[in-house]
Amino acid sequence: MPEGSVSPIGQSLLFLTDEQLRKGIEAMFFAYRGFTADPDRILAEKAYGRAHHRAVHFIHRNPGTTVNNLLSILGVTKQSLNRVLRTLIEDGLVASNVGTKDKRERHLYLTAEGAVLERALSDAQRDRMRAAYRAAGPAAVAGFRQVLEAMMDDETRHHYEAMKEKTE
Amino acid sequence: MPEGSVSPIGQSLLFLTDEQLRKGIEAMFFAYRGFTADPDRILAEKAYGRAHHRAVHFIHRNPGTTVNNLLSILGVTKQSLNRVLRTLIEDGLVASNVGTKDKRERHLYLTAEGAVLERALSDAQRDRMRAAYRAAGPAAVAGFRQVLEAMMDDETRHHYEAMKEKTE
DNA sequence: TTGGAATGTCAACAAAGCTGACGTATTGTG
DNA sequence: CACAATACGTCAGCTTTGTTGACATTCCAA
Repeated sequence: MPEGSVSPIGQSLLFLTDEQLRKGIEAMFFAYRGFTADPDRILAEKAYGRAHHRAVHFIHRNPGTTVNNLLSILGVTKQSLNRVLRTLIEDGLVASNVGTKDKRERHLYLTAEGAVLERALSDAQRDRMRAAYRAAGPAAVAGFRQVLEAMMDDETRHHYEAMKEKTE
Repeated sequence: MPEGSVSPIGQSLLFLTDEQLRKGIEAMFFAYRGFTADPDRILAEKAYGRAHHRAVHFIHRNPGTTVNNLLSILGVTKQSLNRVLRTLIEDGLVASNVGTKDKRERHLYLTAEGAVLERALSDAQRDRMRAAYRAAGPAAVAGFRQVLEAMMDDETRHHYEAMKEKTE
């Protein structure tokens, strides 16, 4: 394509140049560091890791979820999740109740203590998110969400949409 | 605050509710999976990991960078980076040249072979980004970038801005 | 010139992902 | 009922990628 040529639709496609895309990629990489930084500090104090945070977050969002369901949301193997879950249960942050209808299933809930940790983590993460939202404004936030949703895998988006509707 | 009340500025602050923030947090989490999925597939074939991708990406962007500089961009310890760098150098993807002015420094460059891998990885990642950008449109993309930049740590944003300007 | 700061390397360890194999309880089906 | 399938847990072992600690080399400034 000759230098300076424009697309059929005109200058509006300039946002799809490799340069623009590269900036988006780097923004995503650097922003994710900020995104996890504050919870990570809290977790480090308590000898937990990001994996614990994710488990606690999604159990909070889906009280009574089964292990299998949590697995598919998190996209990890049961062995990997089990290691994390075991410590959370041992430490009394998560309750694992045998299902009444199907006794093979375990239903997961946060204990009061677990809810305290969840709150601390999500407060920290929300504070930064709120600052970023406020700085960028409502229109930017709408765009932010649109691009992120378009970036997800189909299966992942399915999980996202399912949880999104839970409180709407 | 009584139910149904609106903020002093009016309904425009509804985008700062905990619910909205939670959705943004989950969108960020799920989108990041998509963001890394395609390069990860390529890396798995070649027995490399995400850390190799990051190193190759930023060496490509900053040819001749020192190990120390790369360290601060990536935000990891030098020992961690060194392991990754060693395999890349052994495999002939990265050249490490002793500095002429300061012989303690190593200046890093991609070899031709390294550039091939970099291209494959960034093509894969850009393809998804392009699709997301196209689906969301230019206004959304502007908002996306604004929010991400506001989310970064100050020091991180400094690195981001420095690289952003490199080709503008 | 010599001691401290800076740069980079080696060693050992931890978190958290993975595969594979297996046990157990429970459910559903031919 | 017998048996296959499902849900969950666990053991063992491996990989990637982060960490600290110790150390060699090089540079610079007192």
